[in-house]
Amino acid sequence: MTTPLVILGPTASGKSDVAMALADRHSDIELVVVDAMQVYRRMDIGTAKPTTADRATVPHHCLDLVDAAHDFTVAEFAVAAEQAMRGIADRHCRAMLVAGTGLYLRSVTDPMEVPGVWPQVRAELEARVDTDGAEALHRQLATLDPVAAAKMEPSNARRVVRALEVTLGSGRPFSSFGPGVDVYPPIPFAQFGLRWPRPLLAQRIADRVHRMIEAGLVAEVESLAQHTISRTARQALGYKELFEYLDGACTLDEAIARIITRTRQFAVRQERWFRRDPRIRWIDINTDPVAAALPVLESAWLISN
RNA sequence: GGUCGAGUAGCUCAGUCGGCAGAGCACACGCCUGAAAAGCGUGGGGUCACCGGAUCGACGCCGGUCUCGACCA
Repeated sequence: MTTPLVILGPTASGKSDVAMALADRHSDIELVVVDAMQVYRRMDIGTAKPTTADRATVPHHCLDLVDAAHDFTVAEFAVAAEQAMRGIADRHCRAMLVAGTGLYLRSVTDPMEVPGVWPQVRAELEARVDTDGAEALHRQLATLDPVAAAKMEPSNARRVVRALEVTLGSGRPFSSFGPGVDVYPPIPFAQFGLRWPRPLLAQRIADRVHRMIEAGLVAEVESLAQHTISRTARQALGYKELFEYLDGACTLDEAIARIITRTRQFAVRQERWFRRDPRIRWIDINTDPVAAALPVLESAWLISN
């Protein structure tokens, strides 16, 4: 019985470097990348996707799953990750998850009963948001599923619409689908988080964004813009802002500054998501992620084997 | 040197007739079940450039000083 390792942390925390360093020492390690944007093909530089060299050395799963025209979702990710994990087990290898997207990780570590989709119901609800406002939908939800309604802000149109979509579409209250993401039962995964002082991480983010620009991110976005890009893919950090630049809405410098700010805010949001999970062991880093994390992961690796 | 304009939150700026100091962004904190690199909520921040004056009361009015900008010389 083996316990998969999970290495998680905010963007630019050095997860990939640490994972590669560990995988270099253990030939039976295969990586499962848990990242909502690296699933898109042709979005490489901006998503900091592992290099082809790294991918040739160590198997990486759950990268390049779909075209950027596709609207990808958690449910699809859960299936893909499960498939990848099964394949790894069949090869008698061991999975190591590298995770930046908290919800996607939960779909693997804490299998969720994710309700389906009812596009026609959703379309009607979204139209009603425009006419009646999200609060009106929230009042309706409160009568149909008081538990779910109590857990969300009336102004949060996206969540209210989704809860109503599921409740009306499935005939079951939204809240009846599993306990939610705020419970943390024991799971057969050993999770390790990389934690940086915020100012240092902010500097790493700024440096990395500048390196992405130098590496040709603008050209990548430009060529991406030649084709259809899904709603989900087009909101990726670095892409959204450069689409605006290419549309003439701002200067390149303004777009770059915006990318840095939004990436920093994203990193904080990742921290806030992960730090609620009491099952994560934190590794504090000030300079070198590999030097700080490798010893911890090595011992965890031995114990779990 | 002269004229005019500007100086208010970390940044960009509102502030009506003199009556408890505002917004957006940033930042901090929280939430999150088929968009999650998305979405939503909460709130901490001020010597209103400085000195003086009139007034019950000044960010605002009067006098002066400083800084920045434009124009004139």
